[in-house]
Amino acid sequence: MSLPHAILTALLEKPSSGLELTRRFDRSIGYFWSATHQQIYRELGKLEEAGHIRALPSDRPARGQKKEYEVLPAGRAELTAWVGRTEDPKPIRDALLLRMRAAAVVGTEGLEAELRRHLALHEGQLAEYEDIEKRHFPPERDTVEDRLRHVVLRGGIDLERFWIEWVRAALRELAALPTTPR
Amino acid sequence: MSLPHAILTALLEKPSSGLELTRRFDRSIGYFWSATHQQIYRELGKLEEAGHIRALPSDRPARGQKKEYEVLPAGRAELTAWVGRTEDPKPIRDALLLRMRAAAVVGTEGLEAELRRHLALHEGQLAEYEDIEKRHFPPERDTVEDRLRHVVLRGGIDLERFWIEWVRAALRELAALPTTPR
DNA sequence: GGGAACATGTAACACGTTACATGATTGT
DNA sequence: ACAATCATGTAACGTGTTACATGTTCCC
Repeated sequence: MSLPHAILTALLEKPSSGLELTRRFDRSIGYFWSATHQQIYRELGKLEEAGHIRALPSDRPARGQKKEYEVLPAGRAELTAWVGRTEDPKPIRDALLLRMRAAAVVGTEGLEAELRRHLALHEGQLAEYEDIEKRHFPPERDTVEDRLRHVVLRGGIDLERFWIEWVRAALRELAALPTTPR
Repeated sequence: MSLPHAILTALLEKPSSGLELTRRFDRSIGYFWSATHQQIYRELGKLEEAGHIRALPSDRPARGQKKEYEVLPAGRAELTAWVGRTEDPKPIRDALLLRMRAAAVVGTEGLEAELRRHLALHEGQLAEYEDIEKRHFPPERDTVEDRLRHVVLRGGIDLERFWIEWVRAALRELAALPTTPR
């Protein structure tokens, strides 16, 4: 139940249309809560019906026509309440860890290539985050908003670093295996 | 599409009934791919229909009666193929990171308490993993299967450590904020 | 006037979550 | 006989994914 709150956050940062939101999810918020444009349109509809957002008045019909949304006071209130709400961390759900576990039973064939591929992907993502950090969070700019957003980005950076280290450890372990089992 | 493969792995490690699987998910496989008993029963049905597993012959009717499953050759083949299959890492999706990001916009009220709660939960989970490591992976036992499973557990341990460090950094940042915004 | 890019949307399905229903076995 | 526990299952719903449909604007 977090997509609506991700959207409210994005819309408070800047009123946008569905497609603009989709693009911003691809670059920014979506690094921590991804969504496709279909999800976003569906959710925008619900948020509007709930009175949390409204479409900015426009004379023209809907289909094919840009539709900008802004957050209403009720939406801001809902987001404020949500920030302080209690929600347990979701247990890990990761296919790569599961693959490794399955490999212990049926053999590791093909796993090494997949691990190397993930290593490259995570290194790429890390580079992207570090680039954003350099561009958006230079030592000078230091508003309250920036500091909080910076902590979030640091989380993304350190998560990528964790994965890079884990994959490397897994590759070392595979290399050290007596013979490829099975 | 990983739940069936999680189940196949668990069943290869030991043929089980639905409830037994559910319990083992709560303790072991589920640390990396959790599932409720409803999901497991639904998936067992599909796997049986697909010819990947079969119920061990039993004379008695179904409802309320224990039903043990074992993996068929087709199921093992499917799991073996899946281990080497290609699948991109899922982008991060974490409500706590999102909350922090929202807090940058609507204020941090209530966040500190939630962060402390998560800190305690992650510390507890870490202790549990470390306990499992001590009990299941002593330096001596060192089969191929164990080494691979150990790498998986190390992943869980380091992920918990990451979260503990991140939450601590976030708390430091909150404490350093000039005044609670808004 | 035709294609590319922009923009919103529908439909169908897969997967996960929550609540509840039903039957069997065991212990008191 | 009753409650507790074991065990399997149904139903309804929310969210996420994939494929496709439709209309608009801009530019050649």
